[in-house]
Amino acid sequence: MKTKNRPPRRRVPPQDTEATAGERTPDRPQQGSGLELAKGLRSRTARAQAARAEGGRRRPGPSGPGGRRESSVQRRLESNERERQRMHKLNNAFQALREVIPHVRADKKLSKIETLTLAKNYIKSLTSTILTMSSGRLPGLDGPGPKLYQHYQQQQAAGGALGATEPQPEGHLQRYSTQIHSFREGS
DNA sequence: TAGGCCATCTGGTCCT
DNA sequence: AGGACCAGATGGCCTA
Repeated sequence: MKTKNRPPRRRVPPQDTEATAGERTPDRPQQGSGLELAKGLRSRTARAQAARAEGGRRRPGPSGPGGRRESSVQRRLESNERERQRMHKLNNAFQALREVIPHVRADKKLSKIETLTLAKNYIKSLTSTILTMSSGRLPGLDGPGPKLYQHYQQQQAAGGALGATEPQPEGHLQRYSTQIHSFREGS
């Protein structure tokens, strides 16, 4: 990433001059999609689509006082569209990740933070499983075991990839198992 | 109704 | 220079 060495951001109050541009905003999956919802204004994205179809939200006149120049407005709209597409790609990646993480209550969508947390612990549980199996079958010989174990030990020594206090390898499966239940059953 | 979650807009910063 | 990335702000939807 490139957040390294970046100075703190200056808080910028939101402007009232935004124009909701673009035209492809997929609806949230759990809310349905398509013209029916758009007509009923059941979701924000559907309403945004409808608003854009009707000319978009209020935007500053290009020659009015305080208004932006046409080229500046156009650049902002294009930037907004790129940002939407970028976020859609990110959300697609989240969805792909959700689909490969086993969890209970598959009828309810995992939130992003739940997805990331479960994925992290799922990976760790798989890692410790592999370590257990490979160390038993390939003691000291070639194969994935020794290298994987070395890498794992380095990660542990470094405090974990994300820097938090981590449980021991044998605890990962237990933690993962506990978490998938607490996410969906309890809290 | 409050709180969680999310989509979107926006401007600053970094990278190519 | 332009695009990608990032994070704050805003407001809507949903659920307990």
